[in-house]
Amino acid sequence: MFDPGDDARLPDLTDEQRLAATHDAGSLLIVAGAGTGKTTTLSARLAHLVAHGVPPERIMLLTFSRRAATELLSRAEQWAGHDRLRGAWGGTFHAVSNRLLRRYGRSVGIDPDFTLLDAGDQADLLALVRDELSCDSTPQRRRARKELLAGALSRVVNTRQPLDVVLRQHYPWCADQADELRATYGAYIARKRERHLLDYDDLLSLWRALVQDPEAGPLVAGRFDHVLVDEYQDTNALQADVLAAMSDAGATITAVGDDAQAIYGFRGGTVRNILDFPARFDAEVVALTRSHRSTPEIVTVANRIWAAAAERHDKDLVAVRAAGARPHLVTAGDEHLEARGVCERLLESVERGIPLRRQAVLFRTGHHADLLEVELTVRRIPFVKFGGLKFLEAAHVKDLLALCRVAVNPRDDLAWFRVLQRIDGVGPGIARRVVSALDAADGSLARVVGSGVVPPRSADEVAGLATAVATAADADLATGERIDACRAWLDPHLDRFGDGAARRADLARLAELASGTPDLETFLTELTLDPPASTGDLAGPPHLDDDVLTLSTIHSAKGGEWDIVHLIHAADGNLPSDLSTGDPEQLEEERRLLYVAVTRARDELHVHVPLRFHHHRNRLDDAHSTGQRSRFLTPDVVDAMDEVVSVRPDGSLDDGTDLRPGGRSAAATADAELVALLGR
DNA sequence: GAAATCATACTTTTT
DNA sequence: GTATGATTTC
Repeated sequence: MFDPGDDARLPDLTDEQRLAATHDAGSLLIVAGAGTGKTTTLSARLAHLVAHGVPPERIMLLTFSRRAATELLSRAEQWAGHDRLRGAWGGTFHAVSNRLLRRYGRSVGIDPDFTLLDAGDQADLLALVRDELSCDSTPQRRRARKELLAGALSRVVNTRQPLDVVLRQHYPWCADQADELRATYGAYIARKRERHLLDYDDLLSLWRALVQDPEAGPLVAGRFDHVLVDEYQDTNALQADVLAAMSDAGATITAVGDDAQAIYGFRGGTVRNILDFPARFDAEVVALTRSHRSTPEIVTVANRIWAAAAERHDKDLVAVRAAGARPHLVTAGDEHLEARGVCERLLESVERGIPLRRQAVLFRTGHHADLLEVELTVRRIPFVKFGGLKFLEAAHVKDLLALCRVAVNPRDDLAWFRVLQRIDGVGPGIARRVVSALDAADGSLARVVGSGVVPPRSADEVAGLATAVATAADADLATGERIDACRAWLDPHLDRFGDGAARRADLARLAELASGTPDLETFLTELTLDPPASTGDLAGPPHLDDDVLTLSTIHSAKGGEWDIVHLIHAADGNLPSDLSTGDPEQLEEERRLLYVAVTRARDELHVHVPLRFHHHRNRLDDAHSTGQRSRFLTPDVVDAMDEVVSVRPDGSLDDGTDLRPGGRSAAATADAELVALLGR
């Protein structure tokens, strides 16, 4: 147990960490470089606070993912004592806002029974209201796609920049459509309010409205003595405003971040927040610069990558560990050879006694790992993949969720609109009319069937839908039974695009997830706020003794660390992504991505560069093109690494050391092609 | 008004 | 390599 006043028992803290953990004089900014013990310090601070009498329910911990919040709180409990953190508010900005708005939303005009829209729903609703607006005027010109509508609006909300500026900077090809966009956004906003729908951005802007409200604000914000924010460099203008309002109401703010690791600019995140924090919150600054994670050799590579940044406010990382191996820069002929090279090195490390779970392969985008996944499967190397998941975007998954939403909230016309179109003979036109008839019929589909809106040949199926929805709407049934009613109705529609078996398996897994939740309403909200982050989340209960490799996008690897890290596809065009090379600010973010990737490694770092890789940009290009290593791997960075040319572009071996004899590779490639054909 | 066909703008990272 | 929307056909 942790005695009040006995901070000496905070274990293993360095002086600088202890200073940050025990700071008691107002708001605090902890500038924590990669591997400097940020998690340790933050959880020690949590333990320190409760040990000094702050009631846990008056502490709010804001992190970037649910995983991070859970880990921080459980580590704090190890020191503070079992259950001493129970009652603390922990989670993402969005999840915490959801909780606050369900409780206090009425005071800012929000019905607490709102339905959450995910990114796909938001785009669908925007497309829907745009169609309604322009149904008489025939647009000759091609209009912006719906994801673009959503992206631009989201950027406006999160960065507080005017639409014209956002369009000019990020979507120049549709700057001339600004007026149409504005009209669409107006209708979208009105529709959201009318139907009690909230999107991700609403969670932030309504939280801000709530705490800035002269009456409700002090009451809500006054519930908290301490707000601790992790990954502050990735917060946006709106989130900083929320914290400022919380601070005005008397909360002490502790922010932790590192401007070298800001990688969420695409979501409106801005390093201005961390730079402005000391002045805005009248805060002291403690810097953690001693890297306890990585060997000096890895720290040197990281420092040299960061040294070339256009804007840098950090001191270099100082390595405190003993010397280790120099990082490797592995050049492979092409993607196949890169994948093989990674596998060979993984297995070789396992033979040296480093289990797979202490190794990771990182990449810029999800599909960069496609080939490697095939190669790993062929070689029976188990892995989980984080990030880049499209599970919730698959049509059949969205259909099932829409069906659930209709059951939960019969006034969710967006979901109705989607579900109805699964029915043979029902397209956008009929669906729209049924939806408006539903409005008049108080949400009862059964009554609409008899009203003549539904064409005769579809009447039976619509009636079946009405029955299924009625069953799923029965709150007395278990969540599993309710979702099964939806699944049963959807089942005949799963073969329309082939591969029905895989789709059924997906839906079964979803039902399994749902049955662990007390009610369907909660399940839908949780799924939106905390979507499955890894293939492991979808694979059923994990086997604890399994030794499994981690594959991850760099974004999802934030906060993680492994003994051995392989970074693949470190070629120009992949990292930096050639979608980001046009704008200097985006390019700088790509540099920070590389920095984040290399600083995940404790002992060994292998950076892989395929010289030839697929270009997905246009089909006139040769299917492959010859690439170059990432422009961020400048000569001084490479000087700090050992260059290994494992295979020449023509596939011949450079020497005998990197590929073992045995001739497995050609067979593996053939197998891999077959596996790809079969589908995983 | 729904299904089928065609053309072309866009392709990432996540709550 | 794809998916959306515009266009044509039924």
